[in-house]
Amino acid sequence: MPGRYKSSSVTLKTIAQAAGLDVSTVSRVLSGTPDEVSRAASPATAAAVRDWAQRLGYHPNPHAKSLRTARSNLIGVLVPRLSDMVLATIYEGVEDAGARNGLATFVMNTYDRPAEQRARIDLALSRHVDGLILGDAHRDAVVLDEVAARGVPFVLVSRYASKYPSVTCDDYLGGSLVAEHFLDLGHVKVGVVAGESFASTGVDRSSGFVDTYRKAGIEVLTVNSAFDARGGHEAAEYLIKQAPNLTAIFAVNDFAAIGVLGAVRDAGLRPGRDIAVAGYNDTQLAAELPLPLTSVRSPLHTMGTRALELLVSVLRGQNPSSERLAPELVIRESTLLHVRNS
Amino acid sequence: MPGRYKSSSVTLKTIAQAAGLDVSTVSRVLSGTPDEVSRAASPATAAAVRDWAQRLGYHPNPHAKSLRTARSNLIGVLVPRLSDMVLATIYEGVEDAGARNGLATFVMNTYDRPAEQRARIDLALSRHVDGLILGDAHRDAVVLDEVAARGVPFVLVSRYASKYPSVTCDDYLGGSLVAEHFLDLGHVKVGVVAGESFASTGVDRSSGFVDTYRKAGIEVLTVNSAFDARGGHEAAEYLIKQAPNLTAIFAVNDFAAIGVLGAVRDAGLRPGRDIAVAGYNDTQLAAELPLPLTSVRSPLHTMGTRALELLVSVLRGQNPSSERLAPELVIRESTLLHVRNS
DNA sequence: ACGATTGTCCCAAACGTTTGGGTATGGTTA
DNA sequence: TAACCATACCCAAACGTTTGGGACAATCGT
Repeated sequence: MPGRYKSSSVTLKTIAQAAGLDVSTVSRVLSGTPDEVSRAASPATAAAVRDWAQRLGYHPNPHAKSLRTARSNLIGVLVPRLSDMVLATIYEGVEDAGARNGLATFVMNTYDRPAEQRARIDLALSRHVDGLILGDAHRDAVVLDEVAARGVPFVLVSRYASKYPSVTCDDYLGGSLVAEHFLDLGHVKVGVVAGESFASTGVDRSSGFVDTYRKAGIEVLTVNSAFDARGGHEAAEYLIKQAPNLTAIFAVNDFAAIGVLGAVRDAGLRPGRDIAVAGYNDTQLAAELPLPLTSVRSPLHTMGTRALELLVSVLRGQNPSSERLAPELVIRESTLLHVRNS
Repeated sequence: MPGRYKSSSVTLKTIAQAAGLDVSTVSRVLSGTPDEVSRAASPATAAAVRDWAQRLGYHPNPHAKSLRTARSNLIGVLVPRLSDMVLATIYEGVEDAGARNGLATFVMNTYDRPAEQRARIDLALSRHVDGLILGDAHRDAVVLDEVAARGVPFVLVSRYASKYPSVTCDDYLGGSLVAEHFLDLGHVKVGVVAGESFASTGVDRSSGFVDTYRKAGIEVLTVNSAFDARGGHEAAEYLIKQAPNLTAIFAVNDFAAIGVLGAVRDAGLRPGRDIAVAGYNDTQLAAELPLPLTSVRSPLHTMGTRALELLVSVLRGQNPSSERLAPELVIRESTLLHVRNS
């Protein structure tokens, strides 16, 4: 009865009966390699089968398929927080690439808490994922070592750790780009809002920055922080109290940078004018802020897609090489007003 | 061989053999109702089974279970964009509640494009989801009507449409709260950045606002926009050009509001001081902006959890009633400076 | 002391696939 | 014309569950 297909209860058997064939033949036609199908049925029969499948609206039952083949075509993704736009954008990339590769994906938050990481990994494994993409790796790779010991295929994204395959941005370079920019502008009293010490992103961005300044013979004030606006706010408050003569602050994350802007203003200083501010990731927001924010653009979406593809190659058994994508400095007013002014 | 469990190939049969029982008994003990288990095995046997399951690290194979029961315990979630923090936060709520209810969830972007919506819904159905949560409903419920016609259980979240079950924020009320606030402050020349006309959120927020002003005998300038910073920026540019004497703008979304702040500044005006600005959703960012943003707090996470729970009740066959959660106005400097100044 | 009841468990079919084997039929080859 | 070989199929088992229906004791009521 065409025109009324509820929950797609048309199976191989339905088609087999319609076409007067065996389910095995139908199966081979519908999901075999070109080679298999030619061995399984005559061209005419194959066409008929495909026609029936089309007409009946056949969709293979993924559970039956997974049960039989012991492959779920399912990938679990762990992130610190999905409501962090950075991770959400990366996940969009993962999801996109997954769809293109016939892999379903799902995300879970771990809030950067090892206990949650373990719990979520167990959950993913109980769903029989084929592999994991971890966006929440800590530098001490203890949870990762556990996963690896269990033989679960996985790749890292955004952050790297130990020598596990990863797709990251060249954060060290990104940090040094900001430092060079600041040096060009003549800033000698500068601070870094360095993010969390367990994340390679924050660490690399800040050490790229610090090292570059050090090469110029200048020491930099550094303070760790959460990766969000509040974290940036608090960190900047601290920096300004420690060194009231600061003229520039690099926050390793756009949201932290926004917090920095707030703290600067709260200190009675003019963001951008009295204290230059730069962020990282070049979020949508950066360009649209009342004070457009200088930021390092990192290819978030691409990182996601490349991570998925890297995982695919791991699943194929190829031994994978980590990838480090290039960042790009985007200069905006938040670091330009000071110069004009001095 | 304990200590070496790779991909959890311990099945009911493994346990049955270990305990010297039949798989059916083990199954009933492990996943029957208390009633069933007591009918299936003696307390001692049941304990032994559970003990073996524990010791062997048994995890039921979800594919086998789904195949057998024709229920996947899988929920598909559609959102316009996951990198929109608002939707990401709602999804976090969905995911949380899903985990609590033994339901797996996954999200997909539709970019508010009907073609994508249909494609993603098909994709979800081909994964045999038990139900859908749609965060991207359009007011003309044409895609929704199609889904309903196919008999797929679904609920809406964030936006409502037609008379489909939904969990939303009382956006009309939210808009009117802002209007009352603006009226209190004495603003008579005001504009609204109204969001997309196909989304109930934008429409309700702006009409709540407009109606309240109209009751006070004041007409309001309104312009539609995208829900992001750039959209807010462009819309505010337009408003300011149309009515240079504007003293307050309500943007139906925090990100749009940030764009508005930028546009105000670009127009050579002082945000907050020359033009008061209010947003919606009370995003993390709102409080931390250099100019803290007055915003309407909507219970995003809760909306997500309630939506999942509503879907659960739909799946149980109970006929569900939509839920409208209360918003709350959070007043900050972006609407306060003007007053002090006048 | 007999049938009825209960407690404890097992058997077997089914869900929709995939896949390693068949087995007819017809056409070539020697 | 017998042996052979493709071609075009089909059979049946298996993946790990769930679930309706037994089966076999021991216990009970009378």
